[in-house]
Amino acid sequence: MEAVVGKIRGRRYKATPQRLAVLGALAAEQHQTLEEIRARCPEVGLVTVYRTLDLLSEIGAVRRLELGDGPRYELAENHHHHLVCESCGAVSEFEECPLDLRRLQHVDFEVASHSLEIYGRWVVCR
Amino acid sequence: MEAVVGKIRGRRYKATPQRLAVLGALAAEQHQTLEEIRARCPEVGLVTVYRTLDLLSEIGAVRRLELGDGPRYELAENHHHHLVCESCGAVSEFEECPLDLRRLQHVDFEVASHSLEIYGRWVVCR
DNA sequence: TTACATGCAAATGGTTTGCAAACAT
DNA sequence: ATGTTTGCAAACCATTTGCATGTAA
Repeated sequence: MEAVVGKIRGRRYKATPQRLAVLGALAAEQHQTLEEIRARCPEVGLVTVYRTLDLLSEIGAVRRLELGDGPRYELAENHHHHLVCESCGAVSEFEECPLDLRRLQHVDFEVASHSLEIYGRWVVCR
Repeated sequence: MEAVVGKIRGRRYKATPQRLAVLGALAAEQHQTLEEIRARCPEVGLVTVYRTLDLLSEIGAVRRLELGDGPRYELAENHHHHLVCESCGAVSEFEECPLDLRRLQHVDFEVASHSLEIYGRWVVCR
């Protein structure tokens, strides 16, 4: 949070109340939809939420996700991936990255990042 | 291709010229945008292309991808993942799935599928 | 023959833009 | 003081829907 504010100021962007409010909303929960974010800072105009999410993405503080239903956003704090239940729609994170990076060697390509989504269902959901 | 036509008929859907044309377009290249697909079967109406892609997705013959720029579509023939160059935008596939599935054990969740996208850049691109 | 499929035009809905007013520094 | 940010209304544009016509089986 404070680190993000520092990043904003470092880029000569202003840490306005609206931006802080959006940040606070993002901090409340990961992988939220735009509506969920808005509900957490209803005083911020819709357009400003969009622009703030753009700005935060641009400085690398926010990740935009595509998990099957529209876009979701989350603070890019720690590297993690998502588990999506196709039955109840719940999304959860898991930290343990099951990627075997040794198999990711491509001589001509330098890997910057990756995203992994796992779809399936909770056994209690069926 | 023929397998897909069989799947269509099996579901009591009709194998119309338009659907076959969209299928042909999809067969020409993987991970195409809607515009690329359309360009390959300009005789098919836009709405029909959309509806056909929906239908093919529903029967599991087509995968819809999100690789950073709008949606892309491809025949769901073989399991593979995508390498996206953030410099030139080129997308390529790789078959070797670098997932260590043993680390994917989640007692309460049964994995149905997964998607993995790798972002970076070709060394020749920078 | 008949239910399904197509295609046009119109509606929709999420996102972006223009612009004047408000504000941080 | 000045360039940035905000927010409304309007524009945009990809996608979806209504409906009359056409067609695969």
